[in-house]
Amino acid sequence: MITLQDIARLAGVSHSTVSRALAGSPLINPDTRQRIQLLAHEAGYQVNQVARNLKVRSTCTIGLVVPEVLNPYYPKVVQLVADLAREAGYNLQLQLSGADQKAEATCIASLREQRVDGILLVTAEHGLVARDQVEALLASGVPIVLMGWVEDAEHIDMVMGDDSKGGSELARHLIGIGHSRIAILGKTAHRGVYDRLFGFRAALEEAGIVLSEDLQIEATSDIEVKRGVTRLLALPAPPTAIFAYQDSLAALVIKHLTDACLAVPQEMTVVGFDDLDLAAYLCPHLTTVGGHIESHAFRFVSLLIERIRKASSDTGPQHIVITPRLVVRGSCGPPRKEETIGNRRYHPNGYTQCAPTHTD
Amino acid sequence: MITLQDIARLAGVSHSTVSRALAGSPLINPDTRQRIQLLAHEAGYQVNQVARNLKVRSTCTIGLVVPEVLNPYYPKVVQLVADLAREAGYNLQLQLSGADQKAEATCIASLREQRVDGILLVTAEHGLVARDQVEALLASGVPIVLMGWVEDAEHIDMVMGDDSKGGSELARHLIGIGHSRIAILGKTAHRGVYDRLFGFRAALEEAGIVLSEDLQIEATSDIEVKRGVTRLLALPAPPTAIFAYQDSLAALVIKHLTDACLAVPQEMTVVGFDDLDLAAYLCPHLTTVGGHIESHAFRFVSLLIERIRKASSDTGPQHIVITPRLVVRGSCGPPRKEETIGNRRYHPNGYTQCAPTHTD
DNA sequence: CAGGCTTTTGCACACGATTGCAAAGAGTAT
DNA sequence: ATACTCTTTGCAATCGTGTGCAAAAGCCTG
Repeated sequence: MITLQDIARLAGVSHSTVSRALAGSPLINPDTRQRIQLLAHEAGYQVNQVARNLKVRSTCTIGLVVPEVLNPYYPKVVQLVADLAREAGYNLQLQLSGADQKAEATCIASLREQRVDGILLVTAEHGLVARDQVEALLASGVPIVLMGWVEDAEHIDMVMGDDSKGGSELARHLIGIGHSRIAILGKTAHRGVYDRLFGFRAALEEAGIVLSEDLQIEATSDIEVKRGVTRLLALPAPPTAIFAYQDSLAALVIKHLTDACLAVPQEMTVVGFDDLDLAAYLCPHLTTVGGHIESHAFRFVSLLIERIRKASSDTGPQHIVITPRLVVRGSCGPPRKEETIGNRRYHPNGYTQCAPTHTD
Repeated sequence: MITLQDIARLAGVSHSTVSRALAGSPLINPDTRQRIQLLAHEAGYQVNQVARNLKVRSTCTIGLVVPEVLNPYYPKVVQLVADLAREAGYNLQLQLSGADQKAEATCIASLREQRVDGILLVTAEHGLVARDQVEALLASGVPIVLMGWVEDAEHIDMVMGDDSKGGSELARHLIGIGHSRIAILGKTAHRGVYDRLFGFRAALEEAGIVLSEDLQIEATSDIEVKRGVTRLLALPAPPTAIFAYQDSLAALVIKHLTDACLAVPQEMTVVGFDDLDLAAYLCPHLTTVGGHIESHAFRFVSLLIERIRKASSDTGPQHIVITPRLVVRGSCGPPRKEETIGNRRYHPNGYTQCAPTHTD
């Protein structure tokens, strides 16, 4: 690799002169500056950012920690963050925490070792675990912004959705069209009063609807969702609506319902949460709550960059709350007549009466 | 930020001793080593990788360039690569080239400046444009591996699918169940003899089927797909099958067909390419060609790491070809009776007879 | 106790860039 | 010719680590 020294020798000047010339410093004679720039270009010189970063004590890199990238919610965030970061002149170091508590800590530690200028942390479903790491980060003055609610983190910058509100809107919509036996399905999360489940449950209670244990399914993988759906359908009194509290799970729910020959929404209403692009691909199109991912990402990045730029700014921690909106599409309708399920079409012991459409 | 020096002062030794102690060097007295390690841990010391990288002339980072991350094909690659890289002890620097020729060059240049140990480049649809950058990279000895076929790049390491074979299998399947008026839809690509389109077309020709201009639609965005589908349906002799040569596009095709009240596969067969998870969510489940993304990613990363480890290995450039397989699911069936479209149900002037299922 | 060997530590330089400061060179007024 | 200013360049220190080599310290043997 070719260095400043090499160019200096080529040009017959000192390396400091080359450095200044390439940086466009006005201290250098315009003629020599041009000559050096040309020379460097011809020689294919590329600055060694590692050395530069060491000297200037900044890497122009932000670290992005995301649980995974298969759930289509996260790629959307990654794409937006990447675009915004690039626009602002920052590189992106991506870390996938795998929703694992231990791994999250490792990710943050690694980013810290790399001396990234700031960290964007998208919290996994279960909330932030790597608290020690985050505190250490704050103590050493590295800006960090969280996306998603985390308990007991009032002193940390945060961008979150008022999912509670979205959840209750969704519930009220379902109640409004006549549902009262509603199941919920997803991975349990404890994100306090800002959680989508919190709002959903609250709205149900408000309407005097009790949510029995039977109707609460924990599931994250394809197979778990399948089991969950099967269990729901096998109940003496199956639900008339299912709230899968992530669009990606709702997609799976619809898939398994269809495989079981239940018509959505005629025989079962399904709603999701997030308003991914996916929601519009689905058949039927999914009723969901839009999280305004774009605004989330925008505030997320701008807040961090603002913190990086003037690290001394002692405006207290910011908590930015973004209100989502209900998006009503075709996947929900009035509850079916009581006898439809179980007697006429559904066979809990196997999908035999009406073969599923896939063959693999 | 706390440095080796600081720890050295704390421990009353020189910074070299601390460096060695933390690295677990056998040169250091076990007692002092432990004492120093404890001290460093307590003080919250974290090595400055920037300085370390400069000294050891390696960053333990690989750069991953991907066009975007919204098309669900790429996140899958990103996830796999990230996991494999982490396992091998490498960090990941993600760059989104945006399928833009200029941007791709910038990405590579940036990665080079950062002195990543190697680069994984997933070529955009149109093939590699930043040839200069890649050549420069090779010249300076930085390993690079391409994913996806690129013309005139025989001297570069490459992992690709034998998409041609997959394409022809797909075509033969369609022909086998009776289709002869088949449309193709996607973004034009010129990836030579390894392209899925190449194989598809070849198989058609072999069967004596001509692919008229009308039946070739160029489309990448939702709206373009919609227009394309509309145009196909409005033809005097509409196709009986559509080959959307990316699953993500096939998803859109199905969506717009459904909105237009055409039943898949009864009235229109749709097939895709890639076998994304998405393909199984769709209704009906999508017949497609599986690209074995996992094996792609695995070979992709291992080849690069192998190159990094023994940079001197002068085994010539490797071209790894992975054969995809046909995955038959519910989205294809025999061609419909001729009069079905246009007369009975389809209304090219608006989706009025049968309202689409979404309301936004 | 001298001399040799082994273990343990420190000195000093290198990695490749940035930058304050001094110095050299050029031009000008006194 | 001197002194002074202004422009242009080079010297040298610095960022935080890693590491070859020398030196110190400890141990053993004769």
